[in-house]
Amino acid sequence: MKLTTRGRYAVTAMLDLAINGGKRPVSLADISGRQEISLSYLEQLFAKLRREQLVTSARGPGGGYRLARSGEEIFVAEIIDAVDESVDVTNCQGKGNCHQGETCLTHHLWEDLSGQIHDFLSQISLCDLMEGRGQGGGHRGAQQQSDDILQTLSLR
Amino acid sequence: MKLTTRGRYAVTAMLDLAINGGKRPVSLADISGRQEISLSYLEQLFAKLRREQLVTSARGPGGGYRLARSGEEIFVAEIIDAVDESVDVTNCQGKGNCHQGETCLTHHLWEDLSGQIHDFLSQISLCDLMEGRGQGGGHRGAQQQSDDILQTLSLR
DNA sequence: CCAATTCTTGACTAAAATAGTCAGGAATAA
DNA sequence: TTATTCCTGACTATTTTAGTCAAGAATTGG
Repeated sequence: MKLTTRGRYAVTAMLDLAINGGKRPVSLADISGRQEISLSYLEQLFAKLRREQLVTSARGPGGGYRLARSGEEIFVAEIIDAVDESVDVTNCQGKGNCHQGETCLTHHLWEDLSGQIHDFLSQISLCDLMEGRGQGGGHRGAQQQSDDILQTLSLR
Repeated sequence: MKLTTRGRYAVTAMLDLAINGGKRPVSLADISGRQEISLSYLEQLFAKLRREQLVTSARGPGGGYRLARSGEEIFVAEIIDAVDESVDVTNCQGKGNCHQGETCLTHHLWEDLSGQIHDFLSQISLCDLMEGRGQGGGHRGAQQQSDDILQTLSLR
């Protein structure tokens, strides 16, 4: 799981689609104007999003893109995975030169952590981002919330 | 919050330090050998880690680096922040051209999400990574755990 | 049918970040 | 006093990111 600007652009564009997409499809030109992302770059991103079946397209005047599913069913992790082809973290794979080394240990630890972030983002949908938050962060502090997360993950 | 290979290298190196650092400091050459990261690249990373007071150094034969605090008190987010100078997400800042635009809305949503990942990583220490996990993931499924996280964050 | 619109594709390029190299110097332990 | 190790800065190669350009296919509205 990487978390780069490219993934951010993709999530931003998909959010724009979720917010502005009603009956009619939304053109990339519109998204480009609103989100200040170059049209051609959006074209590259949406080619991948379409390949992964996160959006559907319609050509011609009045055409554009639609979410392929409802916003509740599209998750942040999917979007990032679609545009960010994942690299393999371990550099010891393939070659058989890593038997119980420290190398594999630390890589494995990182992979675990990375996997947890992925799981986390796999549960947050576009709708969650749009609706699920009372401006200002709700009643409980972030510290308190983080503590709960840790307990849940049985870390610490 | 970015999550790049550079941050991974830094966390990996710090983990190596936590695992292999006892009484004696650990030299970059050792870490380089174990983790297969080039020595010079490690030097760059550790210059930053030292500036942020995450490690202390000792020169001369038998010298090397030590964690500046105990592994319980060093958190993954700190390490990543130290080596990954953060970029600002909003491209509408400075220029006064963003009044209630969709642009700011989606950027703000991404910032929130990014902040939550940061909070999450701010609570995971090096020790947590080393110790806090029964191989195989414990008794409860990842799905169940993720659901709890979401509830905690009051999303969905 | 025609023309404007919009997606679709591929090749190309510029700029930035990543990863690594090299060389010299300072501190220090043995 | 020498080998070791950190420390620093300049430099380079590679990859990724972001953007440009151009041609073409589908489709709607007039």
